[in-house]
Amino acid sequence: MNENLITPVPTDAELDILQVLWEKSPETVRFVNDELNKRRTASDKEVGYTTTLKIMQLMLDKGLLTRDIVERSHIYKPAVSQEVTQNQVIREVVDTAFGGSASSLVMRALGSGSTKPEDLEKIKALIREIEEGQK
Amino acid sequence: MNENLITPVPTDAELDILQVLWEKSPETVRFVNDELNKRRTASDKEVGYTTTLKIMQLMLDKGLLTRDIVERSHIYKPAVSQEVTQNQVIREVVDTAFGGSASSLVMRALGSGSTKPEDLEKIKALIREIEEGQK
DNA sequence: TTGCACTTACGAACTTATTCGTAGTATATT
DNA sequence: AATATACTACGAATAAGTTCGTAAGTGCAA
Repeated sequence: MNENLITPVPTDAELDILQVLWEKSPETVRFVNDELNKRRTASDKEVGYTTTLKIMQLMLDKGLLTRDIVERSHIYKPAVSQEVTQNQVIREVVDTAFGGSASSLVMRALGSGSTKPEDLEKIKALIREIEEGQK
Repeated sequence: MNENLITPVPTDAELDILQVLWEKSPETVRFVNDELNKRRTASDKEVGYTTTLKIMQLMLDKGLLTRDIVERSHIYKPAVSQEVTQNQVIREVVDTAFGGSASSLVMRALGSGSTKPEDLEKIKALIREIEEGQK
C-alpha cells in the first residue's frame, strides 16, 4: 500500500477506468471490464479481465481508487474527483502542447470542432458568470 | 527513413521540441537543446544534447520534421502544423479524459483557470464567428 | 467429493518512450 | 602533425505503462 498524500495524474488506461466509475460506482472489476469492452472502438482490441484487475489494483495502491469487500468480490470507487482530475489533465496538455496558454487550448477546441449550438450557449453562460465574478 | 503518409501524434518530448520550432525555425539541434534547457522548470533536470539529437532524428524518420544541411550541421523545421497537431492532441485528451465531449473540456478549461479578460473577449469573438457560420 | 465457475494476487513479458555513452567524421587551433 | 572542439549516428540501458499467464482461494452443483 502506498501512503502518499498527493495522487499522480492518471495514465490513459487509468483514465478509461475512472470514466466508467465516475459514471457509475461502486462497481466490480467484472463490471468495469465489460464496460470497457462495450465502449472500445473497432480499432482497439478486447481488454482482458486480468489486465483491468491489475490496473485497478495499481490504482488502489496509488490512491486513485478505494474498495470494499462484498461477498468475496471487491467493489471499487474513485478516490479522486472528475473535476480535479480533468484539471490536472488540462494543465498537462496545456503545458506540453499549448505553451502554457489555456485560452489557446480553448480557442483550438472550439475552432476545430463542430460544437453544437446548445453547447455554445452553455459556454457563453459560463463566460458571463466568470465575467460577473471578475468585476 | 519512414515513408508513411500519416504522421503519428507526437509524444511529450516531441511536442516540447515542436513548440520551440513552431516559434522559430529552421534551427539546429544545438539551438533547440539550449532552448529546452532555458524553458525547463526548476523541477525537471537538464536535457542532454544527444537526447535532443536522438529525438529529433526519430522525428525526422516519423515525418514530424524535415531538415537541410548547412555547413556541416543540420537545420530542422516542423513538417506538421501547429494547428493540426494541437487538434490531434485535443482529440486524444477529449477521448481519454472527457468522454469524447470537447465542450466539457472547454468548460473545464475555462472554469478552472484564471482566464484573463482579454482572452475571454477573444473567445467570445470566436463564438460569435462560429454562430454566424452556423446560421 | 470432485470438478466447474469465478474471484484475487502477482510475477514476468512486452511495448513504447526517453536518456545517454561511445564512436566516427570534419574543421579549427596550437 | 597532433590536439581540441563540434557535430552526427546509433546501439543499448533505463523507465513507465500495459498485458497476460498462472497460482491459489472459495462457493456451488453434480
